[in-house]
Amino acid sequence: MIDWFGRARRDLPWRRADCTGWGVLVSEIMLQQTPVARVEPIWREWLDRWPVPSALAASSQGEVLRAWGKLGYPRRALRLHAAATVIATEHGDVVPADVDTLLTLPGIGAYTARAVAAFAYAKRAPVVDTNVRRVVARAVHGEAEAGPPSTTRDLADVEAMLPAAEAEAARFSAALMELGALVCTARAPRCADCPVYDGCAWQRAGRPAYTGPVKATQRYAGTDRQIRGLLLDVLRDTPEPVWKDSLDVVWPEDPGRRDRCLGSLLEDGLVEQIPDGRFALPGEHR
DNA sequence: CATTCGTGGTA
DNA sequence: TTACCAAGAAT
Repeated sequence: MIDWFGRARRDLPWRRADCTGWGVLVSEIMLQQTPVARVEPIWREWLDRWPVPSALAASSQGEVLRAWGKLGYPRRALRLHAAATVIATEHGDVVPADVDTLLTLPGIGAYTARAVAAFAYAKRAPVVDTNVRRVVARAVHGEAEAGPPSTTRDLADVEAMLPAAEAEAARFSAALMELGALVCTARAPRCADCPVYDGCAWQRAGRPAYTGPVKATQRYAGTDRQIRGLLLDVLRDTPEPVWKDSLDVVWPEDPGRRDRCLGSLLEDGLVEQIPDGRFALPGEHR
C-alpha cells in the first residue's frame, strides 16, 4: 500500500511538504462532501488571502461566505471561521495536533480531527472517510459496499490494520484513502491496478453484489436546500443589503416555504437582518 | 440511528 | 434525463 502510494499519489497542494496544519485543516473542511477538483482553486485563494487562522478570524462572516462561494454547505465556512477564532485566541494561532483537542473545535468531527492529526502532523490515528469505509468493506469484509456508518465500529476496523510506527501509520492512512479515491472507486473499481488485489476478500469471493439496505436517494430540486441556496446566492452577489422583495423573487411559487427557509438561514446565522429591515450576509453591516 | 444541510459533474 | 456520487458534521 505504501509503495503504491509513493507511485500513484496525486500531487495536491495541501500535501506539499511546506503546507501548514492550517492549510491541511482548510482543505479537510472544504473537502467534506465536495470533489477535489472544485476545492482546489478555492483552497488556493483562501491560503493566499488567509495564510494563518488569525487572518481568517479577522474577517467578517460575510466576507468568508463570499469567498466560500458555491462550494456548498456554507455552514462549513461559518464553522471554519469559528474554529479559526478559537485557534487564534486559545492555541497560539497554531492548529492543534491532538485528536481530542481538534474534536472540540466547531465543524471538526471524527474524520476531520484524525485526518488533520495524521496528514498535518504524521500522527497514528485511524482516518475513516467514505473511501476508507468502501475499501475496508471490500478488501477486508468481502462486500461490495460499506453498510450504514458506525463510527465506533469503523474506527476499530481501521485501527486494527494500522501499522504500529507513527509515521508509517500516517502514510498508510493516506494510502488507504487514496486507494479508495483512485482505484477502489464506488462505481467502476479498477481492480486490475489494485496493489492489494491478491489479498482482497471481495475479489476472492467473486465480487458479489451488494445486498444490504439501500439508502434513500437524496433529492435536491425543489428542496429547502435548493431554496436556501437560491436565497444565499442573492446575498453573495450584492455588496449592499437587500429588501425582502429581492429575496422573494427567487421562489415565488411557495411563499410560505420560502419564508421558512429564510427564517432557517437567520437561525443558522447565515443571513442577518439589519435594523432598517433589510437582509445581508452576517457581520458586514453593524 | 436517521435527517438535514449545497452544488455540479458524470454515466 | 435522471440518479448517483464527492476527504462529514451536527442535531
